[in-house]
Amino acid sequence: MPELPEIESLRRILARSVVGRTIVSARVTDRRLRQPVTTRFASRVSSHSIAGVSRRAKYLIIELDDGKSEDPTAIIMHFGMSGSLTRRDGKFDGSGLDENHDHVELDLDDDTKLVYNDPRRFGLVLLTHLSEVDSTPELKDLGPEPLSEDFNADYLAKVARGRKTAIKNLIMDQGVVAGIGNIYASEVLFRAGVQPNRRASLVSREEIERIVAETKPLLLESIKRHGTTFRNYRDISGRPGRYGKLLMVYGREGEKCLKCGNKIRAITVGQRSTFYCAHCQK
DNA sequence: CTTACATCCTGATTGC
DNA sequence: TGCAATCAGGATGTAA
Repeated sequence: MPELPEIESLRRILARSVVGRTIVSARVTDRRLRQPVTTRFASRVSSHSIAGVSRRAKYLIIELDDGKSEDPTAIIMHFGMSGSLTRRDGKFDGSGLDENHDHVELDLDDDTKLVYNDPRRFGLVLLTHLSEVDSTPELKDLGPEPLSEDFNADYLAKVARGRKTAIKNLIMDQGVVAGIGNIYASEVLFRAGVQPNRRASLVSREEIERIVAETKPLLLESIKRHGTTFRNYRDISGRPGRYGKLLMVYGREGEKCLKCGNKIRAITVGQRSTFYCAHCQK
């Protein structure tokens, strides 16, 4: 399930490996995603070079340049929970990806291609103009980036005020803070020592401060290791991320808490599986 | 405005 | 062992 760290590490790899390359041709092999890929996709990206790669929340943005437009095209990708983007050449071994679920291919001028694959089709591949990226319906209501200064204790305390929902739901709400998904929500609350199902309005100022303070290093450490692979996430070369070994609670139901030795519990919060240690988290 | 919950999808896992 | 049922979950839409 690609969350912010997975997308950010993908972005970094792309920024140094495909910026400057030209898309010589493109193809949509299966347009069925959360919303259908536009029929004009291939013609709108072909003969454009890749000018930059950016990220907003869990969205990857590939900025194009056709050498003449003032406001060139941008490709916006979201990976749902099973999407991936891999770079393939003659030697690519598939790394567990089922090519049946390839949706979009971008042929580059070095005889490699970028392939968007998404078995469960919760993902999204959109085209827009660069100037309109932030105002697309998908991006316009996103909250602050968790790694930015805008995500701070004053802000989180303000949005938590009066909210009955569980604190975990609040930090997974993309309109509150953008990019934290189910895995990192459990992890950050473990680090902060806050039980996930606590009502947001009743989380103390100190606890809010810990949540904010723990979010940043958690995400940065995961980015450093190319993210988490739980089930089937792959990085651009088809390799699993390496943060999974460092997860303290996610997916560890019944195992010993790495801090205190008590059993990790699994509960459902907001219809999502949620893991925590009842001894370490109050 | 807020909250709760169904919905989309298919591979992996669980249960009998 | 084999097959059917269930689970996983990001974002959205609808209802209360």
